[in-house]
Amino acid sequence: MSEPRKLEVLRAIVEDYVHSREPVGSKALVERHHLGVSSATIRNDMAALEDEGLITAPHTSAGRIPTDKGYRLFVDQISAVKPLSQAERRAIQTLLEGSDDLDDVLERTVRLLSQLTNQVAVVQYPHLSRAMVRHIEFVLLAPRQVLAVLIADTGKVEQRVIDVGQELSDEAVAGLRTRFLKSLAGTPLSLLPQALPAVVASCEPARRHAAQALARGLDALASSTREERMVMAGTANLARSNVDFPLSIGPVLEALEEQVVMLRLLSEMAQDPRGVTVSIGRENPYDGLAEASVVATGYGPGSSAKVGVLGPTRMDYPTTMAAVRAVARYLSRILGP
Amino acid sequence: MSEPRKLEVLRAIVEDYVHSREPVGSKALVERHHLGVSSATIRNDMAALEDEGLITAPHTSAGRIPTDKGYRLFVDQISAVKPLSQAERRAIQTLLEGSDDLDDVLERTVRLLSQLTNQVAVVQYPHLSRAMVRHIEFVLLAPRQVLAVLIADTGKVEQRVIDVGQELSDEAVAGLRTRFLKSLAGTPLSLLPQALPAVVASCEPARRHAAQALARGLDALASSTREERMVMAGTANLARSNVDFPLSIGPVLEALEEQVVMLRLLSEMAQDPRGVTVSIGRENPYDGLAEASVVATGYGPGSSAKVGVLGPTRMDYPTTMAAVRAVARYLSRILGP
DNA sequence: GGTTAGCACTTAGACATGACGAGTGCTAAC
DNA sequence: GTTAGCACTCGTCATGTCTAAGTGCTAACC
Repeated sequence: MSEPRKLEVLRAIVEDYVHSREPVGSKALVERHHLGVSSATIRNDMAALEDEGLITAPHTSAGRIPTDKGYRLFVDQISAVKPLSQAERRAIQTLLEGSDDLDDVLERTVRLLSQLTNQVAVVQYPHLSRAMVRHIEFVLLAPRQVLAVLIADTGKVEQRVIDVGQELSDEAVAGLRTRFLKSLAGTPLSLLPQALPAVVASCEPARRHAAQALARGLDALASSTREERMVMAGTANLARSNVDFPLSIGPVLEALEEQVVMLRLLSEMAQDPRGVTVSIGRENPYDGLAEASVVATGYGPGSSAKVGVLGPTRMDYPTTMAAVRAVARYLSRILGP
Repeated sequence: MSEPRKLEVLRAIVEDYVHSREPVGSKALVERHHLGVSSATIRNDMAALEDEGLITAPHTSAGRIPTDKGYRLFVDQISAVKPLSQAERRAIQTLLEGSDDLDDVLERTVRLLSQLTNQVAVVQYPHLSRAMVRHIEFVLLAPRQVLAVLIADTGKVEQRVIDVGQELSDEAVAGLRTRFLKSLAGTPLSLLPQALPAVVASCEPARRHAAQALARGLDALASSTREERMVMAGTANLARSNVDFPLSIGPVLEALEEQVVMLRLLSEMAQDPRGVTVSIGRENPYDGLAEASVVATGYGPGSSAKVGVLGPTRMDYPTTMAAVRAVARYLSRILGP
């Protein structure tokens, strides 16, 4: 019983099952693939594969389907990432160009990726732990209300209305703005909490109170920027692959809506900086996703933010991985170095 | 055959069916409700109701279920909006207080409403057609790049990076800012396109080109603010009421994701400024929602923005309507007059 | 040892059958 | 206008049978 052929059989089973959604038997296998041996031999191989926990039979007289472990081996060792078609590449290029608003880019990205893969696409906002303060703006809205705007060098903008607790003139606000800006420009957002007290201390005592309020506001802005968010698209694709989620797609929808779950999952995946990572079925740390797989990779500076796809374990991994990788590359390119 | 009793029968059918999800027969009806007549009489009434197209029988020997038209009559004439429980009211109050960031308020609102009703909740961003320019800020990011920030009096902030096509100094940007701000503060966003050319014309010729670029940018910002958006939550609830969408929840998810569809639907509903409007089944202008109902109402200034709930036609209308109305009221109160 | 052919065995799924019950519509009486 | 009674219609469920698919095993083969 040759080891290489056994792997070949596993590959064939995964491909056929992904294609047909039906358990695949030994006879069908020798017909569709030219393996050069008889179905009886394949049966022996399959029995061995089953012993190793790579495939399983839903019932006695059915064909086999891959287990999570089988998919894992398939993904790790067997599948070659298929290159995208010319048309697909052009679609990516066309769709993602011509916009430099971050929200817009991410929005387009998920739509595109979900259409490309026919699954749910997810993209995480680039997290700004390494981002720096590019600009700070204070705008006097009312005598006691100041709008604080914090702009990071990634293009991300956060704003909030702050009640400063004392009446300020336009000039006072402009003065505070200059002081904050001078001290903080270029500061990494992650260091803002440490940097702020010094700025407050440097302000004239008469404005100390307002400065304090503003500092608190900026801190909150920076942390709400650190607090990660994501965009997704293609949830309707889940319904189509209804059959692939025997129980219900409910738990999956819940996981998607509880962004925290997805974000944790994404960040736990993909230590590998260049490759595409796959999390299969019960490998997922969340029960609701026990029948789902996530294909993700990093993008942007340091590949720290993630973009990915979620679908049933019975998924066309090679194609999906190719799409995710391609989209991540274009995304990185657009967002710049 | 008394007309009032017929309506009473319809009401009973709707309530029982919503409760049990099963066609309700004449006998069960007289047992559960004390109607004071025999089942045979009810049968006559039911036959009449069926003739009028208000109820229908899935098959010969089954009970009746309400049609869209039946639900419509029920909602219009028969159902009394149930008041919310004390606990529910407190939940609304607790959850919606303590935040003045618009995004955050809306986010909490949809979550709350979806939990309250066990359905999908949707809230539209207050549209700003009546909103006015409160502040304009230009920030020089690079010699040719200016970040334009447009702040409306509703608290909504939009920003974009604009390539001005010529190098500008900090002073030049400040000058432009002052000029734009002086001319435009208080201008309704909807009138911005008409107001901008005059501002550009008033600028020094040397900066005319940059002013033009900035004007185009502001126009785009204003229109992207006009372009309406929405937030939703509770899509997982759709999966639970799987049974209620015989075909698939796919089309419904698509409609929800295609925000344009939902936004059009919401804005077409609810002319009635104070009441809660309901759109039932095929009344919806979108085929994918043929088996869904939407309960919505306006909130905020002029009740122009909408908040609502989407669920199966077989929905507990009185309770849902009460929840939507209550949430809209609290929302209006929080967002101020 | 690995491969093959053949065969008994298992099982899901499709199909037919019949009993049962729920519910209706109709008629005749009140 | 209301009611009782009854024949009739269907969906559902339980039961039984048959078929096709696919396996595991054994014995022969190279």
